[in-house]
Amino acid sequence: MPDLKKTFYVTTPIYYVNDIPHIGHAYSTVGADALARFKRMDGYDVFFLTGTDEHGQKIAKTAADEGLEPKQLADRVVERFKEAWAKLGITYDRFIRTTDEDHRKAAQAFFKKVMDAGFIYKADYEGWYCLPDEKFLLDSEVIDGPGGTKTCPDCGRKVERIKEENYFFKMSAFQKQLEKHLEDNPDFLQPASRKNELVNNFIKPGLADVSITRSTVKWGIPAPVPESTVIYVWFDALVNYLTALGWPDGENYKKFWPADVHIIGKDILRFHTTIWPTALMAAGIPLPKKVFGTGYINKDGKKMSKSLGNTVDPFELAATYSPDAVRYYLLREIAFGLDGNYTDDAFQLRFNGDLANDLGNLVSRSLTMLEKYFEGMVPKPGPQGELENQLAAIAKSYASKARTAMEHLEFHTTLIQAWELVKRANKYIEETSPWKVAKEGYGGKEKLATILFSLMEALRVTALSIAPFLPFTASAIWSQLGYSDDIHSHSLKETEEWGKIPVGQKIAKGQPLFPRIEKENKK
RNA sequence: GGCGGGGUAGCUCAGUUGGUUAGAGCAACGGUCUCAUAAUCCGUAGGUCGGCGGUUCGAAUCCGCCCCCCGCUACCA
Repeated sequence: MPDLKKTFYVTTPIYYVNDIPHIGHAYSTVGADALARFKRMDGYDVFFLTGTDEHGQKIAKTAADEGLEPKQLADRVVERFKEAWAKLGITYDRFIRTTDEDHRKAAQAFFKKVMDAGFIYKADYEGWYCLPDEKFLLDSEVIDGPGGTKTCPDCGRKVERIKEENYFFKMSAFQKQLEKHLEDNPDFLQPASRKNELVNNFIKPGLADVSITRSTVKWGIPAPVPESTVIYVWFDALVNYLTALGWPDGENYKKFWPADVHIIGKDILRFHTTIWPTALMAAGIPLPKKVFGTGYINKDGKKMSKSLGNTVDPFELAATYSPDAVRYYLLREIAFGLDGNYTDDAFQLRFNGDLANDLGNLVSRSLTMLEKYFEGMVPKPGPQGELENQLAAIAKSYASKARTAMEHLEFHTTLIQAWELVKRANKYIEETSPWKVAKEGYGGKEKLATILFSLMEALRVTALSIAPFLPFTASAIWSQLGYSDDIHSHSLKETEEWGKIPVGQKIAKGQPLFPRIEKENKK
């Protein structure tokens, strides 16, 4: 029987193994994970792909510098990525490596398919070449030397003008088609502000054909041509999105392609909105629905760099505080798609304000009262009053608002929506003052039961709401509420079903979820 | 240089197709409660909406000029 469940395919960039995982990688990956988790909870069959890009001259050189084979270097760095993602609770379905056997086959098949379609031709590639470094340089990279010569930006030595016979992809043939696609699909490229950059700088001036083989590079996938040459890394790397689904005839390919969204960094937006769509057109494969470019994260307003020594290690932060604190900061503080900023102060403010004071303390005070007044058993509530109705209304309105925001990958907006209930619940406690009800007895035990039941409901809905973003915290709240199953197998719909927590369920208060960061502990 | 984005309270930002005294969160200040992680909750203060000029009954919102910041500018990934 065909599976009628809606599907959702989300990808991260495949990260270049020249560098170990840093906050930029964490940012796009955490975003993709939150989206994947959200869609799963909203009833979609999700395929979430991440992985590494391992070919190219740079890797070969880095490996050689360390006395390693390229694959050895990659193996080592890949472990770092896998550990990092495990720490942050990333729920990918596959971790693809461009050195994987099925990817080698897919990349070659893709190349062949485009060639058979008549969009690959042989021609001379001419450019600057640095002999000692064995690398091609762009016109914009070479530096003017004495006497009209050009020199290498890395080693400072003289570069030469050389020609190499390469295979070219006839990207120019798809200019009109690409323009039309961008026009007909305004959501294809997001954020929209980047669209003008692309159209004005690349498409309007005319798409140039791009050379897609490298005979000087050895570390890569052999091109399916008579000559000994490897596929240019981009024409190799992008295909990973297909490989992972078993293209051309895997079940997952039929099920999940075209991708719903490629989440990438803004630095590679260009490749994803020129080479990738046109190559797919050439191969006769449907285009992904959306390409979303994220921004960079700065530290104290300045670009992070190792030489400046101002990098932020998200995995260290996760170890010091909690993985969810890092996820929360990345998703809440920074509007996905814009450049963001990290400061220790902002991190602490988010942590203490939103996580400790608002959320953690709400859980703490609510569960304490339930233990105190009802021996930790969820009581049978009395009739709902106006205040309870207001609380329930906010809870019920979350799902649809969240869906809208998540369509545009507005994680920070979604989290603000989830916090509406947290804030309202804290206020509800002040308004109803359950400790007074308990002490002075007005309204009776039934009134107290209504209040505590409502609070448990607010916590239940909150746990479900934050589950895609703060998965560890959601699980913790869930089990403290007395549930023994996995919250992550529950659905978004349940946030709309007020009154669902079982009467009589025994809660189990735990340690504070987010112990406040005190000033003196501030790093 | 070309193209694009932006300059709104101390900070980070919202402000729909121009319309009543320009909003939120945080920070600051004052107060309240005691269930709670000295948390919560209530209140106060704070802005010539980059500058100048124009259109309009009326502009943060439209037009022009100027100042400042930022992004992109093709085959390194």
